[in-house]
Amino acid sequence: MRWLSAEEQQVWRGFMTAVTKFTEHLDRQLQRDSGMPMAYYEILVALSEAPGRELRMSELAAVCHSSRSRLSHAVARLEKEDWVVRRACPSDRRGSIAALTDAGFAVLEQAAAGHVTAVREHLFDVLTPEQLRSLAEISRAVDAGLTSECAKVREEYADL
Amino acid sequence: MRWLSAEEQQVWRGFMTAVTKFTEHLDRQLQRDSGMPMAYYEILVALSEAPGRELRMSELAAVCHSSRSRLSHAVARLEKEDWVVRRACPSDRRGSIAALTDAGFAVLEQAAAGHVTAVREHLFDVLTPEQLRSLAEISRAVDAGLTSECAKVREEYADL
DNA sequence: GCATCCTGGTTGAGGGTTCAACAACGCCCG
DNA sequence: CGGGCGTTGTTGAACCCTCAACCAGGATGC
Repeated sequence: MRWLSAEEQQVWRGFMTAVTKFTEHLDRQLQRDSGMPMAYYEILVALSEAPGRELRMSELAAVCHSSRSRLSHAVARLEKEDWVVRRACPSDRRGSIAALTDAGFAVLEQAAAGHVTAVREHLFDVLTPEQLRSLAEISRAVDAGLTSECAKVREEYADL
Repeated sequence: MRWLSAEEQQVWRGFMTAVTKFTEHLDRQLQRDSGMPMAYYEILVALSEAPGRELRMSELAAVCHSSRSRLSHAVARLEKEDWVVRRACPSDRRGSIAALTDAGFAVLEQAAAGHVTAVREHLFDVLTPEQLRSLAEISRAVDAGLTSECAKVREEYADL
């Protein structure tokens, strides 16, 4: 097996510390200012952008890159806050539809302000346009690598 | 307040999905193959690289970018597995020193193989040398932005 | 000496995530 | 129709993290 060279280690560790510090900062900011973690914020965003401000649980999970279980727990919590309501799906009696309430939309608008400011301040404002283009490409490449990997895993399981 | 433009949103979302998918993949790989989350793996790495394979809790927390509380819980768990032992600090009777055991070192060596392979496969192998240089710069810039931000927060608190 | 404050570390409660198990429903085919 | 099979969504237990509270020990000033 091939280990990482000294330079590779440096890149790797620098990348990981930057990413963890960045996401922790955003998470803390949202938690402090709006009382929700980033995962919940993203659920509200996804709902707010959906037609009718509502989505099937499974579609919501796909949009948020979340597991069904996680989403189920999360929506239960969001429902307690009256930011989301669940209703039955008319076309499929297994289904459940999560809908954003007006209160949920209001809290989202309020939370978005601080969140976007933080993102701008710590990402867009510290990078040059050239670096942003580069970051977009890098993200695409990493994402593509992981997606093909998932396909590989599926293949392996298919063999069993 | 300034919102994100369409291109900015695209970069932002692409970046976040790539990062979360990437870290979740690594975390799952470690959990599956070695029974520990990435945070615990990094604790073992830090100890293995320290002189005498041991560190004061506070130094360990600094190296791992971890809170003292989190580290305390984590080391308690690692101690139950006999991968780490805690002993008193001779020079400061408040202190506690975490030391890597031979069993801990062995499990680390075993875990490192799969982890490094995953990192290489999904990061270094999907990026060009040029992109890696760029990623290193971007990481530095973001990290610097967050560090100065922490300084600003400290200032604010100092004002109170 | 001792009152005060700061630092190092632990603890417990509360909340979020994961994983495996499960119930309920749709789909398909004999 | 009715028995498998895959899908949708929920649940509970176990685990990890965060936050605030706390204890014990150093450091400082009088």
